[in-house]
Amino acid sequence: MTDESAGNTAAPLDKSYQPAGIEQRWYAHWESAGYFAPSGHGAPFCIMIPPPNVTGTLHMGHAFQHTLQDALTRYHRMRGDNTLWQPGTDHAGIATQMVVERQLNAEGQRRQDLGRESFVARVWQWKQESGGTITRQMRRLGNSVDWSRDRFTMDEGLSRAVTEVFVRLHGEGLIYRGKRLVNWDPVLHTALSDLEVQSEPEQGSLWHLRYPLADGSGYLVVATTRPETMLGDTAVAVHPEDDRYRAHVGKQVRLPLTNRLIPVIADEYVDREFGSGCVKITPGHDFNDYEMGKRHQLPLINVFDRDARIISRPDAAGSGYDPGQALDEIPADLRGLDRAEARRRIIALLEDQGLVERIDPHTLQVPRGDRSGAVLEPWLTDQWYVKIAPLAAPAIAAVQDGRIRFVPENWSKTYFQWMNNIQDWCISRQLWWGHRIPAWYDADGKVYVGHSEQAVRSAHQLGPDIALRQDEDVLDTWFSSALWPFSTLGWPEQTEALKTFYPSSVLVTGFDIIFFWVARMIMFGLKFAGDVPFREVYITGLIRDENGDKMSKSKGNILDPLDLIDGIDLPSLLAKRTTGLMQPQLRPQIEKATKKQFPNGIPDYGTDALRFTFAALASTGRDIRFDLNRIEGYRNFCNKIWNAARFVLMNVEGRELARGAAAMAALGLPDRWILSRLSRTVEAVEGHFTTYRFDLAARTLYEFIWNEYCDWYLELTKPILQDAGTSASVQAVTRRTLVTVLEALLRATHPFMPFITEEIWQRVAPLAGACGESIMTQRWPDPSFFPVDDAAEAELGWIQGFILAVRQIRGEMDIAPGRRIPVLLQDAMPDDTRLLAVHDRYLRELARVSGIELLGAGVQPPPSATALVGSLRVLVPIAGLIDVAAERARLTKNRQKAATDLERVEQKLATESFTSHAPEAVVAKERERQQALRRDLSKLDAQLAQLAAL
RNA sequence: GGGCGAUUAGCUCAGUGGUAGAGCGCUGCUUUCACACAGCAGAGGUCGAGUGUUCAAUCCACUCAUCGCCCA
Repeated sequence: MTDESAGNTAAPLDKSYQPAGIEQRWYAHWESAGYFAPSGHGAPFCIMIPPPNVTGTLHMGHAFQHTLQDALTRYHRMRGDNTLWQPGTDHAGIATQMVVERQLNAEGQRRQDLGRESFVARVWQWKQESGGTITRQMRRLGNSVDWSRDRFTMDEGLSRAVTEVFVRLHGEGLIYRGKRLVNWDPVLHTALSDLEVQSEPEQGSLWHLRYPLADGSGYLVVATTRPETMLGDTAVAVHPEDDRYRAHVGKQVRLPLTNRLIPVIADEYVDREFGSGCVKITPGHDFNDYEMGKRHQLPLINVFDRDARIISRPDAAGSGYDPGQALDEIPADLRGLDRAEARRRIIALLEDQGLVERIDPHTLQVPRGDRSGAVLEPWLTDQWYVKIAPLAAPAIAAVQDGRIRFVPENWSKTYFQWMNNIQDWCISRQLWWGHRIPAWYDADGKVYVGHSEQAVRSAHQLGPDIALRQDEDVLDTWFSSALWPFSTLGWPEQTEALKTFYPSSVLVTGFDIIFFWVARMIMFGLKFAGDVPFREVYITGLIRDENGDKMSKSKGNILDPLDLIDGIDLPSLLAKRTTGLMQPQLRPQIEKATKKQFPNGIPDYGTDALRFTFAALASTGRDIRFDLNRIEGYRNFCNKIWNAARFVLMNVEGRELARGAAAMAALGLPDRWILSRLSRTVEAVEGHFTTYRFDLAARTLYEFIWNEYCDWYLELTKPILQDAGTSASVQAVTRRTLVTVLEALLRATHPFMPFITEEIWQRVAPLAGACGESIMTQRWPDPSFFPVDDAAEAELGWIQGFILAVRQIRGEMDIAPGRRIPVLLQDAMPDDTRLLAVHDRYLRELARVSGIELLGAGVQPPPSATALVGSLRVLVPIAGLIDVAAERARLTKNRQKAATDLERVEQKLATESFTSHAPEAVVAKERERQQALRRDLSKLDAQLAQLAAL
């Protein structure tokens, strides 16, 4: 594949860039050549990939983040760093278990039918089947991850790290088991951490219920949004300063339906404005009530089972209150009822007894599980917790003292805000898929924690006669993800990789997992790996659709990054967006919107165009609306590069090139100019990499390549290369520069667009005298290698000004671009005359001028259209070419602009406070501007007068 | 209620204490020999509103409005 050599008469390039075949070919080559592995020398640079869900697929957000990570990785690799981009996936406990359970359900089975062991085997099988999707997508995106180090959170090594951390934390008393109120998902039958709860306002009711006072003196009206939990009420609370209820505090009420006597208590927490100002307290089923219950030593009464049905037998979850008694107090016909049904029945029963005062409509925050969507039930269970405060303190300090830096800096505030109010972390999940908690119980329920049952037995002298039962629960997936930066490097072994690449350099991720993941990695990294897990955290924005909406399956607006790369026809896209919908009724509107937005499907833009789009859109601290127009523009940019390369190859391959120092000495003005611009471009891009301004880096490259190299430099070489009269040595120098600049800009662009740059580089490198097997392993261009040349930039600026002036006349007079026109010059300064003499041929060709005549002072020019280049007047004689009225309008417009500007400048200069306060340079600049504008104005006036005389 | 962000051309977005920018779209001319996925030219903006600081504010400070996100 890499057998091209200089002078090889390879087939000419296609007329337009066709990414399809090229990309996969190069990726396979890079991978098999081992280019993705760390080189083993240079300063370490490491990025830990945020592990995606192994059974999932990459969405646009992943593709975006991967693009940035790969650009950084390739850039640092080219800088000569010892570069590792660590890949891998996580096991996504709940999500994966749900997927496999759904498959089972479709077969008419439940996981309980299989049993734990078979079910877990089935999940592994599913992982084998679907786990390739992510890696396939990553390869298509061109990600230069070190596949030989690919890791999965359920791998043996990473699982060992999980156990090690659990055992150590437990040993230090930082992991404990406790009976607490948790967010219980009654559908998935597992506890969730606070972060997995999504609370949204929903329409409900506020029931005003009458609770009879025990002394028979009437009743209290309590307001509640959850009447079904009343069976577990253990108090009624009012505000201590509420005069309405002051007299009742300390009395008792008889809880309807149960006939239990419960106290009326006073607590500051009660909001007097809410409802009746009197609330029922259910410590077993409400987080606030739980806290209040603790303050007032109220009993906890649990009235729901794991399905959130009213208990029908004493519940194992227990509560400190005799569960048998709790059950006894529940009317028999309520037992076993689901929450919603229980609510209806309870209200009906209370209405029968005249105990419902009124029902008001009410909007309340309803907590739902972020995976199942089920309404969560605060439920009392035994769970494992990480005591977080001792871990949080050093993690806060690490960001405060700058050992970790957030980019953009603002996100550190979000981080601090959460870390300063952090709660203990519930890490146990009642699932089968995940790392099983390394805790064993004996017959008395005594718990032993250790690396294995064997270790536990020997540590505690438990003979084989003592039965041990392992905890049924698994750990939160994020527990293993929190170890990712060091578990992937071999921890707890002190491996070479760990010593070299920990701490990693930068983490690239979205703000949505700062709490889930970033904070926890920092805590665990500091605790177990002895240092921060990364130096910088680059937080990306969210990819939204073209309307600014979040992309989601249920909205039907997701895009598969591969469909932008390979293209997709409308029927396939419709099928993709509408199969497997949770809410099939959305199908018609999704189809309609999709047909409207993509009437012809999506064209194949190629990976490089997609990547460049992501980079160009990656301005900091801002969400991104993904607009197909942008990717189309960058697809065109690929084509532009491709064709520029074609031009260079057509003009250089098989021809003589200048070499060595002599070539540098013989550089012409356009050569000096483009090399100078290249130098500044490369330097600017370097700066943008260090500040993570991928948008500016992309724009800098785009502008250099399109607006300088293609629009000007290539055009400037045409008069030289295509004129047989030009000396062979000048042509050889020009060819040399064409190739040199192209080769360098390919390297500079490679981190963003790996494929097209490689494909072209293979053809160009031999001509440029570069050796090496791949652009991937080449060095990043050194800006100091290309001399910055202010004089050349100024001189070429004059040429551009001249050409633009003639083009402006041509454009506005609608003179065909191909038609050559004569030009007369007046008021030339010595510099103008000199430059004109030297650069005459560039002016003639690029401005499509038939002849340039210098008019002496005092010579009366024929009627002409006019433009100004500094003080030089550029005249295009009107005869037959130009519409006098149009020219008058054009000049009038220019004059108007000059007059307005002049007025503003003069007003400024007339202000004494300006001339005395502003820096001298600013004032001088304004004076210069004033003079130039005065000069322009008088020349325009003269020209207008001349036109008027016609 | 607390925090963060946004508001600049028709659209999507950069930007700087001293002349307002890009891409796309739009208008006109051109199939010219790398590229019509192109070239050339052009139109288009009181930089959300107000107050202050300053010689000078789109930029800094404060207030307000609208929109969005996070936390409680």
